[in-house]
Amino acid sequence: MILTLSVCSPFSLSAVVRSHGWVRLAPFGTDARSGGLTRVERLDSGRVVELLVREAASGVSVEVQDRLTAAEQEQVIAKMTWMLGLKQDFSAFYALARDDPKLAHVEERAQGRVLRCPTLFEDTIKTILTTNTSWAGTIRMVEALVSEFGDPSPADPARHAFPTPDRLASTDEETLRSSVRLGYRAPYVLELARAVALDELDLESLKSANIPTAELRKRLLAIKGVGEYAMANLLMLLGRYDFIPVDSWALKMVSHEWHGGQPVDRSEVEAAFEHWGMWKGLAYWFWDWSYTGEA
DNA sequence: GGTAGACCTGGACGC
DNA sequence: GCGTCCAGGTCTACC
Repeated sequence: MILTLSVCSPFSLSAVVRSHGWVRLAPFGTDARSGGLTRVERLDSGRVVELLVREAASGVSVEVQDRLTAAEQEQVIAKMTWMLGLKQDFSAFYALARDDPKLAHVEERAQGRVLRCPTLFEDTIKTILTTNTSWAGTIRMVEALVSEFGDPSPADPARHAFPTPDRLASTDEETLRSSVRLGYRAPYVLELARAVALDELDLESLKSANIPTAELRKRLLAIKGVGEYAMANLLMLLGRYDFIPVDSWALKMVSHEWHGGQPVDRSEVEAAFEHWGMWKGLAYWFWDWSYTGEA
């Protein structure tokens, strides 16, 4: 069956998919034939479905092989609306970006949305697994976590949904270290899964929490394994752009963009985008960096 | 509040 | 094939 979802214009599915690396992390994927976004998802009913998302004339279409109940359809629509930011409006950002040659492209390309997971739990785990490792390491750790603990897809048992907090909470640190090879991140993932599974931490409520960004920042930093970089990355995914996820790449880019290749620190990255105010994070994310790292 | 050192893994490199 | 070095953020202890 096919579900059709409306979007807030301008919208580009490929812009969302290419907004960062999440599409390369299981259980996301791309369909070689159609070029669409794929996702293996476990619904509240317990059913595991494969979703194929494509751009449609009036928005996006979501193809599911199974016949879903009304409740399941509603859930797929809600998840997809969040993941693709279908209702997000960037007109205020575009109005400012028009005047800057380094960002003048964003409106035309419909950039601004960042692909996110259906749950903040999954986004947080994945963000922790991006820290202090290479991108190849992140892909490997997420793949191992998903294939080890995620429910398999009936259509293709080689593919799995992202594990639930309960399932991860039921494992132990040694398994996460030796089998999934999370290294020192294992206790962070386990502690987070257990806190969510035991309802000690309601991460999902933060998606709609009407609280100042400073308070949200404090709550995210209270999660073990989430530091300044991870916190800013999660805030971006939550639609708050007041902070910049400063990692080694950001330091390199800002160094070459404004400081002639001289080493810079976090404060200089933040200073470079300070005048973008509440859009700071987005301005940094979609900036047209001239430095490519080539000699 | 700022800083040093430890935490793990995988890739690059030299032997 | 083996050993060493390095890159990548966060935490903890200490000042």
